[in-house]
Amino acid sequence: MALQIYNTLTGNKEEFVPVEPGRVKMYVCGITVYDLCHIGHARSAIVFDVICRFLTSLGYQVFYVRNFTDIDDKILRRAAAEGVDYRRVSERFIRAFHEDMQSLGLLPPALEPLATEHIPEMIEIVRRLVEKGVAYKAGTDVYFGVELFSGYGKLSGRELEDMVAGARVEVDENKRNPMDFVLWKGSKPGEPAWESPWGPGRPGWHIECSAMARKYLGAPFDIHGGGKDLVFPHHENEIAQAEAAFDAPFARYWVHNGFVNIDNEKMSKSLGNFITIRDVLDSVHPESLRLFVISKHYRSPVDFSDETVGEAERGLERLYSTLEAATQRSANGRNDDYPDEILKKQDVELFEKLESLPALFSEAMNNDFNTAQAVGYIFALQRNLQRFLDKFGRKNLKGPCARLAALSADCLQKHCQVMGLLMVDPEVFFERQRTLKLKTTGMSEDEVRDLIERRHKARIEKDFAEADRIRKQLEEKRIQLEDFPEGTKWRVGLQP
RNA sequence: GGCGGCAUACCCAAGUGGCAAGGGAGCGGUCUGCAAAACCGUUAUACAGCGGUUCAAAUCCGCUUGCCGCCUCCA
Repeated sequence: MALQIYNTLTGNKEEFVPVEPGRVKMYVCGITVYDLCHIGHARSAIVFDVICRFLTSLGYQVFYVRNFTDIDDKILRRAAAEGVDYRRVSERFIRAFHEDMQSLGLLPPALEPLATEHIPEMIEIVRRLVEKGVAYKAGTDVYFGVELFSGYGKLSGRELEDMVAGARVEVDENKRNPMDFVLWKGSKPGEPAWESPWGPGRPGWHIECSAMARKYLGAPFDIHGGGKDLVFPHHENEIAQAEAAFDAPFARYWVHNGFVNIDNEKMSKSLGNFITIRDVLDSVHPESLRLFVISKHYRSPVDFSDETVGEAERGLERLYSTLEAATQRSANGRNDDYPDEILKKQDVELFEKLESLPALFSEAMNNDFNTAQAVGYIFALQRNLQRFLDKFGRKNLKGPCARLAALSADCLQKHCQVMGLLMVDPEVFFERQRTLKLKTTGMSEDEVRDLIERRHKARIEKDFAEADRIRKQLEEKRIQLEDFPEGTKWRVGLQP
């Protein structure tokens, strides 16, 4: 089955056909840089990261652009509050954003253009709109006349009359229609300003995306993405500006991700119930957060809590644990070659899961990026692989068994990596996991090691009462010991 | 007031006409000095309620109830 994408513009899943064969041009609305990012931003970034990785895995060359809106009222307000130039604010949060995205393990876009570096392009669009009579100057501002663009409302699926009837529109005497929106804002004294045919000012909110998307991706380009809340007015207005200015379709597939909720309520800066990315990553591995996000379909809302993220974390540990065991124990013979019939004989069910995963995975992902279903198939392979390993106790595998386990582990990892999971060596993962979790227990690694050593001595002396006392002492700090022939490992359990 | 979405086991969650994926948690067992992890078994005659279409519906249609989002800055 070919890739189907749900298109907000039509309200249907549609077969994806790129404008240019073999290439995908994708524009995702980035952030307005006036504060730290929260996990809603993380979800959006992860969703489009997975889309980008999957498209790449299909063989497309993906040209991914994600902008920064670095001039806006909120930035100016914050700069004023701090008594600094607005650029100090935007630069600081761009840096923070990059740190967050890197922590999340996201592929960097090909381009990250800044609004303030594209003022001439924006002025050009406004100029065209004014020339065509679709925009008008009122006072020191220039507005887009929504009634003058026949397609207005096609993305969000609403009629102008209905929106006006909603009555929650700001009163502005300059506007001819209450739904008209500003393209160019005359600057007030002390505000940053650029010269324009309408006097000194700065661009309105939506225009930068129309300008930058067109400049770097042409028209129409393939995928335009962002959070659901951008459908209206941001994306609706982008379409209106771009299509009215150039008389050409703007973007083909509009992809919008659902929100992150806290206690079943939308998380947002305005509600003040938001959790920043760095707060979460302080105690949660980025891949745990990623698995949490992709365990649900991207268009549905998702409820964030320590519990739901904890579940994802347990699942991820399982994946890594199986990967580690399979890799280590199949080292002898992983490169030997055997005919399929021989491999199949070692474990029919595992062999069949291994054989079928690629097709099932593609089918799920081709169906509007159904990562939740894809994850389900991956766990099915994981379970069969772990079961197969367990059949041999703790022994290393040899011959066709080793080969089958190695192929399964590779398959597992390969498909996970399309979604940005299992990106590091299991040992590195577990080490990081311990460090992250240990912080929440108030114990140091040396203390833990010391106690383990003392317990080890007690066990040699068959002083099991003392050994169990130490185990219990550690368990009270949520540190769980696991005895292996080669030594004792430990892990930190979830917070209650 | 307008527009849209959602309702699947204890929790999370996939499933758009043909025997209800997957994860977490629980319970019983195997393993273990004791554990943990892992594995095995087990947990929805049933998909908010009612009615309809169909040989066949969680899936399509209608109504009802409940929750959420957008219409204002927001990923």
